[in-house]
Amino acid sequence: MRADARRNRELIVRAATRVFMDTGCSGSMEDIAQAAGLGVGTLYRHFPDRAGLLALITCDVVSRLAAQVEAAAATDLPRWEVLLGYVRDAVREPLAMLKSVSTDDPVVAGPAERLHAVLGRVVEGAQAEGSLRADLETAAVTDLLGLVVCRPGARDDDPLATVVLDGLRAPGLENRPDAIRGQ
Amino acid sequence: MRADARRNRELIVRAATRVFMDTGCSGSMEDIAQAAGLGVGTLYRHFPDRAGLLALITCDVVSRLAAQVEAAAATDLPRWEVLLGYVRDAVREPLAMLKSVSTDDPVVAGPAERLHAVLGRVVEGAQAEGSLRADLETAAVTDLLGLVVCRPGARDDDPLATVVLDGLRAPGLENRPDAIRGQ
Amino acid sequence: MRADARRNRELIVRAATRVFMDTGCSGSMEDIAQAAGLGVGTLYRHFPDRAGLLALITCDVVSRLAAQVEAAAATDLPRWEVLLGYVRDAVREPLAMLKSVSTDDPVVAGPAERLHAVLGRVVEGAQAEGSLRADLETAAVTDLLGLVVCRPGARDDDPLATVVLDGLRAPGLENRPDAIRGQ
Amino acid sequence: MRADARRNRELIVRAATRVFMDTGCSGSMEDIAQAAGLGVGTLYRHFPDRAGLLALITCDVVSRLAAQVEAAAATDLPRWEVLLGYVRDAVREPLAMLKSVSTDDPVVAGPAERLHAVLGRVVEGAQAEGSLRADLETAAVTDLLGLVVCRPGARDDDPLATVVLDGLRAPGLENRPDAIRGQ
DNA sequence: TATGAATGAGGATTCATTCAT
DNA sequence: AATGAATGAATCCTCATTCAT
Repeated sequence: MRADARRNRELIVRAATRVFMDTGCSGSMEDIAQAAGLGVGTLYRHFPDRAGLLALITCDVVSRLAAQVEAAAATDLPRWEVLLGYVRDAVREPLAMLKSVSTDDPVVAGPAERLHAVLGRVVEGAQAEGSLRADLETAAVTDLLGLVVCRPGARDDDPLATVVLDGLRAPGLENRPDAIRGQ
Repeated sequence: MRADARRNRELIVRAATRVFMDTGCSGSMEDIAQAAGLGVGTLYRHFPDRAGLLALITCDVVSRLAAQVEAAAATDLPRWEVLLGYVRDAVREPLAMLKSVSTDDPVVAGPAERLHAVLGRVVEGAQAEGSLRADLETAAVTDLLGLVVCRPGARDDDPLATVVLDGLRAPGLENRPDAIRGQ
Repeated sequence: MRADARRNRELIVRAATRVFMDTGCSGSMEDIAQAAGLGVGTLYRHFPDRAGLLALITCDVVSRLAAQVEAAAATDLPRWEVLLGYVRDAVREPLAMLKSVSTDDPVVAGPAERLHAVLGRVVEGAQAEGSLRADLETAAVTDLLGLVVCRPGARDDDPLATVVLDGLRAPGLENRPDAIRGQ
Repeated sequence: MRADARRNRELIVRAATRVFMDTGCSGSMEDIAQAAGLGVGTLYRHFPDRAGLLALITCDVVSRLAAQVEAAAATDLPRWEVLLGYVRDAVREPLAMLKSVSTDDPVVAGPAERLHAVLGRVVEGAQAEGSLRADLETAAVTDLLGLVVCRPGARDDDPLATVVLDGLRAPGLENRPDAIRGQ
């Protein structure tokens, strides 16, 4: 890929992310092109259609997150810390706008599955180490974290995050983010 | 207002609610008119524009909720019970589709303020009675409940609701929905 | 259907026929709307899409022709005369522009089959009465007439028509359009 | 012109012919470039625009046919045979796709005129030798032959060709492709 | 010179809104 | 007053053509 094409692709992704965030996923292709300082045709050369653009952005974000969680999961940090790290990483990403993207899209399905898999292992590990409530199914916990991080303006220390993370703690560890039961 | 006009207005609101829920707020005016068994012209006689229709539905829902909370707040039930009652009532309403409606609309602002006010009093009462964590601002709690209640498919006993409500409990009362500190 | 709607539909069909004839089937919907003195939206209310419009025009033309041939076939005219009548009728219609319309479209398939059927019977009758060459398959003759009739500017007495009709005559009757063998 | 330039030009013409035949003249420049294994830029270096490319192909085909007819006309074959030879040659060429090219284009006008001229002489010769109907104008006959050879899938022995050639025969020679009146 | 990336006008289609019946 | 036909701006997307690499 030529240097200018790569640069423009990057410009498009950035502009699209910005526009989608501002408009809640309903910005037009013309708007995005303008925000990128390019013509619409260039958009379509890089992304065959609107859905493809959304899918690519989703794929990018989700892949990045999956890689970060995998890296953290490979350390010997407490699993609870790994989960907190995921929330910290995720709230930095433009996830709110991605709720309308279906994970059926093959471009998205792979990374989504990868993230789901590693998160699932971390959740089970956290329940095993006694830092996470044991009375919730794995999928319930990951869905819950999904809701925490997929809000406009989400932060890892905002009220919802604080309360949910507290509510996920194993009994007796509430309000003690760093503690692991028995320690 | 004549009897048939009131009837048509009712038909429209019902149809619009149904259509908006089915399509995630993106149903067309034509769809709504058809669902109501009326012509588009009749729609526009009752509601000046699409935003007005959404605002009206929002107004209806929010007013109903405000009235319910006010009624519950007028009893001597524990304030925590009043909050739980609000969640139970709210998840029955089509709130998920209303996230895109801004509360700036004058039609919505009144009822929204009314709901916010009564919820604020209940939250403070709950903190005073020791059933609700005291380390959160009133607005943080109401925002939090808003998120719990404004999801597609929300229920008052689904994982998010369970965990958030648990996280909102005063320390020592977690996992005990009915208890009030000191009892 | 309301009076003005019927009138507009008629205007659209006329305008579309004219535009398609002028541009060889490549006129835009905007062009057609303008030619009809209407907005594009009105076009789309009457015809769901471009293909639908072409299909409708085809259907109209073909149905009209089928009815004319059926009427002629019901008389006791010589079958050769019925065929000549078909050519006379058909060259008056805007058939040239319809070559790109596939008869797969269900709207077109019915009338096309109807026309094909009645023409087939007339061809066989003509061969039986000895006015039409017997060494050609029915479908070959109808295809041939199709080509005669589906040209821009076709007339029933232009060189191609004259020569082809002459070539279709039974041996011995060439150059005698009115004669039937043995008479 | 350099050797590789000539080679590319040849590649383009071949690819364009193939693509236009496959798509009925509506293939895109990108498609053609791809089929030629070249970039679009190279296409435009050789041909200033789409119409120019079509004109060139037309020019090629028509020139080739003109040369073939001229060669046959230079022999002492019966003129009827020369006409049949033209039909045989022409149906092998991709003429159907060229109907949309106007002969006004200066690139096409020359060869078209050349072909028309030689065909005209052959037609007159055939009428003189008594093998071709004498009651048709020269231009009528050449137009007629044009229609015969400019169809998708035309063959020199398909029903239309058979019937038209038969219809063009002088009276008394019908159904005898090889005969010349008086022989 | 060859390449293919960029451009933007043009075309099909949708839908909120207006207006004639 | 109710209806639904008409309107046209807005949106997605294509493709002939230009231009930077």
